[in-house]
Amino acid sequence: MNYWLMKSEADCYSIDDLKRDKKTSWTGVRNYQARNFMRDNMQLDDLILFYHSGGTKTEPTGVYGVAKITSKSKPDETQFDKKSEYFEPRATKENAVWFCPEISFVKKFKNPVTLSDIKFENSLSGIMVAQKGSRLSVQPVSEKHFRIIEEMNQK
DNA sequence: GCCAACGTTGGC
DNA sequence: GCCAACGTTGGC
Repeated sequence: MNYWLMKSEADCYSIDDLKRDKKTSWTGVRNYQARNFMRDNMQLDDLILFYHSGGTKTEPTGVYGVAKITSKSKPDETQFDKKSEYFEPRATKENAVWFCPEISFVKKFKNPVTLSDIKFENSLSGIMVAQKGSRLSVQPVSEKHFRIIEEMNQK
C-alpha cells in the first residue's frame, strides 16, 4: 500500500469535479518521473492526497481531499489523439509512452490543509510538496505524513 | 503578473 | 555528452 500526492489546478480539475464524476482517468501528465510513479509504483487502492495548485486568496493552495487508485495505469489515450494538446507523435498503440491510472473520489476535506499549514507543521518536515521548487505533479507521500494531513483537516 | 526553479530540446 | 536556450510550473 502506497500513498501519493497529486496536483491539479483547481480551475482545471478540482476535487469538486472529481466528486461529481466519481472517477476519472488521470490523463495529461507529461513528465517522466511522474509517469514512472504512475506506471510502476501505483497499486490498486493506494490513497491520494488531492492537491490544488495555483490557489487564490479564498481558495489557497493545499490539500482539498482524498482519492484512491481504482484501476492500475493504462496507456493515456490522449497521446494517440492528433487533435489533443497531449498528442505524442512517438507513441504507437504497441509502444505507448504515457500511462495513467483511474482515480476515484473518496472524500473532500472539511477544512483544506493549506501549503502554509503544511510548512508550519513540524511533524511534516521533509515532505516533498513543501520543498522549494518542487514541481513534480505526482509525488510519493509517507503513510505517517498522509495520516497527519488527514487528521489536520478535522481541526 | 512576476520570476525562480526545473525539465526538455537541440546544436555542437 | 555537454550545455545554452527555451518553455512550463507554481508560489507569491
